[in-house]
Amino acid sequence: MREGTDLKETILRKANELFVVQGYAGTSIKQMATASGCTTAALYYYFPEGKAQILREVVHSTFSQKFTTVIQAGRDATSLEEWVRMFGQAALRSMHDLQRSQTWIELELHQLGAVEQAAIHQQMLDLHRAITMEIARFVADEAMADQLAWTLPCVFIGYGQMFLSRKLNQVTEFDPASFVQMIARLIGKAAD
Amino acid sequence: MREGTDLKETILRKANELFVVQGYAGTSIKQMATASGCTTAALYYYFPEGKAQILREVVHSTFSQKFTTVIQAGRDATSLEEWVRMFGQAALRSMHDLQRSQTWIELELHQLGAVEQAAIHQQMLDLHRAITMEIARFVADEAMADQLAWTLPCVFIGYGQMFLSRKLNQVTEFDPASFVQMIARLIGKAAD
DNA sequence: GTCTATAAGTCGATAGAC
DNA sequence: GTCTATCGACTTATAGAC
Repeated sequence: MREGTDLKETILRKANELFVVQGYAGTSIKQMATASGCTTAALYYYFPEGKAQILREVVHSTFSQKFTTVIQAGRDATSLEEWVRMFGQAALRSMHDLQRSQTWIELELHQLGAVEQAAIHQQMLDLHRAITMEIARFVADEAMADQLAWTLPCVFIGYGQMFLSRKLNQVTEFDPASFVQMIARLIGKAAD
Repeated sequence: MREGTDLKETILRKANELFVVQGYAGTSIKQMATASGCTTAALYYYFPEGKAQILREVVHSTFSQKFTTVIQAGRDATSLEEWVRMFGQAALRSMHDLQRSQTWIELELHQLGAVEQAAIHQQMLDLHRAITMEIARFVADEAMADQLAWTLPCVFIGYGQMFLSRKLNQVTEFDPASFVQMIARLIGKAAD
């Protein structure tokens, strides 16, 4: 049950898995401990501030990942349409995990302190700035590039919410590839 | 405290308000009872199956509203761009409430039985069909109209998630009107 | 119909043994 | 570092009075 010496890492990983399925409020300390193969007391050894501290650390590690890799996906694109296609594919690929975590983070966001909320906002701003710089290669109009850089995350998060986490794909056909193709074509035209 | 004879209605309304803020798991029977001005026992009188039954009835009434009014917003549009603008404005207007309810429903969806999940999927399909019929007035290509009718809900749900429920507007400027304008222009061009 | 009172269990968290 | 054992508060749910 013990995985090396890093029980702490195990707890964070298992806690995230539980939050994704049940949310923060729906997950008990006991469940986290059991899933990690330890007791609640051991858990308090690593997280003296208890459940809230685990939430904070899980949120932080969740957001820190994924983003950078997704932004770089369109590095070699030679047109805006191609860049959006590459970005969208990467985004939806990693969204299969990320979307689910975003869903509960969304709901429990207000449970976090002002400091953590500001940190999450900052990460969104960083993402936006990175996207803006990327597509500025293809979009001369600065205001346009700025708005497009917000629009892209909106669009793919929306698809993720509708089709990945709500599992609409079980009852209709609109696969990720078609969606990305569609968005890339729409936005590609905007650059003309 | 008693509001007419329909304590049941009051309970459903107050329960929804609590779910929107705290989620299902984060809301106790006691809280619902207190907010409704009665005790938990009275609550069990109206909902013998307890908390789960309240969840089901709240979800049902939440989804049944809003949709129809939003679809009809673009009734008088004379171009696809104009229709999207009207639809988007109406969608984001009602999303200030709806988005918040969708957020927790998203997370607690798996707590519902297969029957309720199927009902929600059916409502999404109905919405899609209604949108398809509306924009078919401007889009000859049937497959294109079909895909656009899925894309629109995705796009506005995504904006709602990012800027309304996550309150990104506190740290950056991308107001609903600009977003709708942007999407309408992008999609309007697609019809050309 | 709505109450009080309470059963039976789970919650987050801690003390102290090893 | 991880355990057992336990605290007090709170949870869902029910029984029985009015």
